[in-house]
Amino acid sequence: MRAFTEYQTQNLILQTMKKSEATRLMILQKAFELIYAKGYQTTSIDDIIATTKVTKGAFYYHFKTKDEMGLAIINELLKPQLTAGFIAPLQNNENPLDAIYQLMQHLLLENDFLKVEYGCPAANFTQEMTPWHSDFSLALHEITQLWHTHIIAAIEKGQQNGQIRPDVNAQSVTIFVMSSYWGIRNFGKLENSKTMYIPYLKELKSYLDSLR
Amino acid sequence: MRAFTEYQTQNLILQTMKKSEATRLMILQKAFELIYAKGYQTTSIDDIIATTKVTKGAFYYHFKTKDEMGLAIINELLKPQLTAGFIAPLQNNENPLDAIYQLMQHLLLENDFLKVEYGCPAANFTQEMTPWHSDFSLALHEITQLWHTHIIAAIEKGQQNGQIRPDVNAQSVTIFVMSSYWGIRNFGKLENSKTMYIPYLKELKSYLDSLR
DNA sequence: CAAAAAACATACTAGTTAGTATGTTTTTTG
DNA sequence: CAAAAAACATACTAACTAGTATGTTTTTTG
Repeated sequence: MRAFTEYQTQNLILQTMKKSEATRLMILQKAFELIYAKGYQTTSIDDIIATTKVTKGAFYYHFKTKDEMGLAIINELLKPQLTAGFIAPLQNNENPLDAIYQLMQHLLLENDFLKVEYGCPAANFTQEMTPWHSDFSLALHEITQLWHTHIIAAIEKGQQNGQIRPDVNAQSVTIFVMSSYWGIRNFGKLENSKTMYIPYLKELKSYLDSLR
Repeated sequence: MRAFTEYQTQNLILQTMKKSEATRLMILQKAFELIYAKGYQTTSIDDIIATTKVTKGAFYYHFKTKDEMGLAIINELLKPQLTAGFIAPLQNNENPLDAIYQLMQHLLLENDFLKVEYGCPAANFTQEMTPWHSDFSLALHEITQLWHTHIIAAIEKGQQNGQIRPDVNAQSVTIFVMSSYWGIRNFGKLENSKTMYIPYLKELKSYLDSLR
C-alpha cells in the first residue's frame, strides 16, 4: 500500500512535470516558428500567446522575459537540431567531402525543419540580435563553433585517410564552406526560391572535388 | 536689371532645392548609419530625429512613412554604393579572377563604408525585412541582380580571353562567390572580428585559382 | 485531507511606436 | 511686395509593447 502510494505520487510528479514541460516546449516550438517566419522583433508576446493559446500568466510563469525565451529557443531547440541535422550526418560517412556535399544537399533541398523563404534560423538571429544583445551573440557563437569544430575534424580525418590533399588548410576550407552555406540561404530567402540552390550545389561539388 | 533678377531668383531656387535636398540626404545617411548599426525595427523615428536634429514635421515632410525612407536608403544610398564599390572595380582589371579576389579583399579589409561588426547592409535588410515586406524584397533583389550580372559578365569575359577554363559554369561560380561573401560577412558580424576574413580570403584565392 | 506550492488566468500599466493635426517660418512667384 | 507654396516645428493620439499585480485553479506533500 505504501509502495503504491509512493509510486502513485511519483507518477503524479512525473505527469505534472511532463505537462508543465510540455507546455514550455510547446511555447518554444510555436514561438520559434513565428520568429523564424517573421523575425524576433516583429513577433510580440501577444502574437505568441495568441497562437499557443496560453495566457500571459502562463507564459511569464515559464519565461522571465522575452529574451530568456529567445535564448531558450537557441539553446533548447536550435542546438539539438544542429547536433542532429548538421553534425551527426558528418560522422557516418566514409569520405568527408562526400559527407559535406550530401549534408548541404540535404539541408537545402530536403530538410523540412528549414524553409527556403525564411533562411537560416541561426543567421536570422545573428543579423537581428547580435548588434545589441551579447547573450544572443554568445549562444549563437557557441552553436556556430560546434559546427565549425566538427567540419574541421571531418576534413582532417579525410586528410589522414589520404582522401583530401595534405596541403589543404582544413580551417580555411571549413570557413569557406560554412560561409557559402549561410550566404546561399540568404540568397534563397531573398529570392524566395530554391532555384539558386542547384547551381550552388553544383559549384560546391566542383570546389570540394578540387580538394581531393 | 531684369537679367540680374532672373539670375538671383534662379540662384535662390537652386539654393533652396539644394538645402531641402541636403536635409533629405542627411536624414537618409544618418538613418542608414543607425539602421546599419542597430537594425531597421529597433531604429525608431524618434531615434532618427534625435540624431539628425530635424523635427518630426521635417522628417514626415521628406518621407511619407518609415518604410518609404527605408526604400530610399536602399535605392538612393545602397544602390550607388554597390555600383561604385562592388561593380566598377570589376571592370578595370585585366584578369577577372584577380579582380574578384581584390574586390573581396578590399570590401572585407579596407572599405570603410562597411563595418565588420554590422555585417552586410543588404544582407541585414534581407534578413529583417524580406519576410513581411515585398517592396523591400524587390529593391534588394534588384541590387543583388545587378552585382550578379556584372560578376557573370566578368567571368565570361575571362573565359573568352582564355584566362578561365571554358568548362567553368559562370553562373554557378558567381552564385558560389556571392554566397560565400554574404556568409563571411555574417561570420564577421557574429564574431565581431575580422579574424575569419583571412582564412576566408586564403581559401577564396585557392578556389579562384582552381578555375584557371 | 489540509497546507503549500506549482501552474495558470485576468486585468492592468507605463513606456514606446508610427503617424497626424495644426501650426509657424522661410522661400518662391507673379 | 503680397500671395502662395515649400519647408520645417510642436503637440498630440491611438495602437501596441513587454512586463506586472493580483488573482484562481490545479497539483503535491506531510
